Amino acid sequence: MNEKRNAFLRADTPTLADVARLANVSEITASRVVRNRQPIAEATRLRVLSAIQQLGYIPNRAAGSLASAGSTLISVVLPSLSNIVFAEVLNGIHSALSGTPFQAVIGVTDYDREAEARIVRSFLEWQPAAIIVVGLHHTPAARGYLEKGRFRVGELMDIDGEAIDVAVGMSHRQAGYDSGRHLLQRGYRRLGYVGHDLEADDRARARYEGLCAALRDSGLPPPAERRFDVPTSTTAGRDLLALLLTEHPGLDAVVFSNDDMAVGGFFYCLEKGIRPKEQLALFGFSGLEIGQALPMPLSTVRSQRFLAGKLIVEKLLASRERPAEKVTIDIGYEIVEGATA
Amino acid sequence: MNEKRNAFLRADTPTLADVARLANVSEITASRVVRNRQPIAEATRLRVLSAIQQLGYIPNRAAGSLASAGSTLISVVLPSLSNIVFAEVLNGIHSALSGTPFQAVIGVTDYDREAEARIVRSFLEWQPAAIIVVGLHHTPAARGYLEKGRFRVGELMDIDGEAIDVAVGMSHRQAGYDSGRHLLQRGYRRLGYVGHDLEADDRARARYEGLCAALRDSGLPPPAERRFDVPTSTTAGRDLLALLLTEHPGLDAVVFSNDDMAVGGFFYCLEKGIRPKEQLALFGFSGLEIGQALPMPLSTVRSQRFLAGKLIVEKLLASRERPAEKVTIDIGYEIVEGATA
DNA sequence: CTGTTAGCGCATTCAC
DNA sequence: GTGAATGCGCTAACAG
Repeated sequence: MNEKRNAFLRADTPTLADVARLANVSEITASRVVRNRQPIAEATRLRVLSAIQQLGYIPNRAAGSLASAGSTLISVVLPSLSNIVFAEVLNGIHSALSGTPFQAVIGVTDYDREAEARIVRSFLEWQPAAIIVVGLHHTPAARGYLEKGRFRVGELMDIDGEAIDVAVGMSHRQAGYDSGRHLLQRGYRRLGYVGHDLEADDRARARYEGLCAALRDSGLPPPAERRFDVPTSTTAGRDLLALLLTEHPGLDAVVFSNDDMAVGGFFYCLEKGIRPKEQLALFGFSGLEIGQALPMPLSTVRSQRFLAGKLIVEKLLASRERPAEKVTIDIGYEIVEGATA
Repeated sequence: MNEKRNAFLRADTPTLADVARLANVSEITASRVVRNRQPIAEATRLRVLSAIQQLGYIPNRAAGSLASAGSTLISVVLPSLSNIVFAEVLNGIHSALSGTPFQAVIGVTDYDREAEARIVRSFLEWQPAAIIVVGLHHTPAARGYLEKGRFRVGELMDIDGEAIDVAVGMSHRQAGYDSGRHLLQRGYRRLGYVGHDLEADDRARARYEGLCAALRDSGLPPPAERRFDVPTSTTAGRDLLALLLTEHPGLDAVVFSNDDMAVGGFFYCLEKGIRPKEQLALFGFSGLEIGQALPMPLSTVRSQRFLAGKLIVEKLLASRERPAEKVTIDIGYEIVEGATA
């Protein structure tokens, strides 16, 4: 099929040259057909297509990337895959990618900035069309890579900071503040906080700080709190609420670092016969389906993970070059009244 | 930096040639250092490393792939990212990948076999080191691609069928059967079934069939059922259980297509004051954290998603070539007694 | 509308 | 332990 090729090295897959030969055109013409590039006469297009079909030709992207100095890969760097929130983001990203020639390569940092930097660097090796990261805070090295490359950069979830290229998200500090206001307006005064590892999770920390600010602005002290350096989970929420209530029996409302944790808290209340809202208000963050499916819908903040992922991809794919102006899109959030606060 | 290069086309990123020049070695020597290939004198190694450092050299994987006819990409094709189960699989895959030079490219089929075939084909364009798919059933085209390529193939979650290269999973039919046995042994006789779209989800269908077989073997009719062509969700579980109980008030146990649905069923019981197990047994599948965190731990089947993902990657990376024998690894499952059945 | 020329950046092979 | 020659498969740029 391609006699010049080193038969020991390669599998005998047809190349563009084979297609071109069979269709009686030059390689570049075949290449244009493969990539849908104008102008091509309909007749030759069909001839090439038929040759592709006959040979079962599959383009070699490595060669294409090398020749054109770019790829159709989109690198996505996420803090975690255990947290369903990022699975939803990824889902949004995929929905925007489907039907395009672009494909997502995934990396997971486990909330470690140094790991993020390493992963970004290794993704650069593929000359991606875009890199999507979570948050606006990166190591200097990572920021350096992201700033100077010839690819688009998307920063997700957060807008409290300066974007490199495009940022899509919401203000977590403001959401935390509004959560506090929500509770204060409803008369709750003795607030508690149950959280997971805030060192690692910037956005959870920003919400916590916003909450404290709301209390401060009403002349109240920071919430009684119980945190633990564990990943977020329902079980953690349940167990930490138990601890918190033992230590601070007089609380009338508890804010959780997110809905996973809050659902755990709800289960704890069920077990102990504590009536949510009436005896103890529960407040989450995310607006997960599970929280809204509880017998009492969880009071929470609805963030838009799927939309954020989808939107950022659409923005990034709109142009290959970075636009002159950095763009920050606030997709906002919504306080969900629910039945638990 | 590299004067021969077409400055209009390329960003001015250093290449291996630049590194070699600066370190006063040939390209191939520099290449050996980059790839940690023996033999290299320690002194030259350090010189090259320092040049890499100085220039901020980042290898071009497209060029490497092209020259070596292979890549360090692992393609992962999943039915869905909305279902947390696949996020967990992906998590397992990533945990096995971390620390290796391999990276995962993700595709999502939405449970559509034709989509799976298209995605597999497009992943072939990257000459991946391995392709991981879910299940053993594919379109003839997809199976053709997978069978004949020069890459490893992993099939996840299912072992009821013939593997192409390596399969890691469990028998869903057997799990369904055992679920039925569990309920029958505990005296339940009037069984119902609440499920999501079984046309799309082979494994859920296999479990359903296993359940029917268990009933049949005990001389009982198939379960009263309520299915709906929706993706799996807590809300769906709750609403479908409501419908099922309206139509079949006399049921004493309900099997759900998975834990998401079963948790919804549990919530429904809470709302209506139905006592799980005592008045109505609830049985799920997966062993999700949320089910075990309920005030009454859900009776279910624990499958090992994380482990499956991790294990299949380890098996696939063990050798670049497909072994002579196809391998099927049964990672089994565990009936979780729980408190709801 | 189509083809020619000339690499893209790296790894293989084999010689030294 | 190191290097020279060669080509992987494809596409940009222009000419025709």
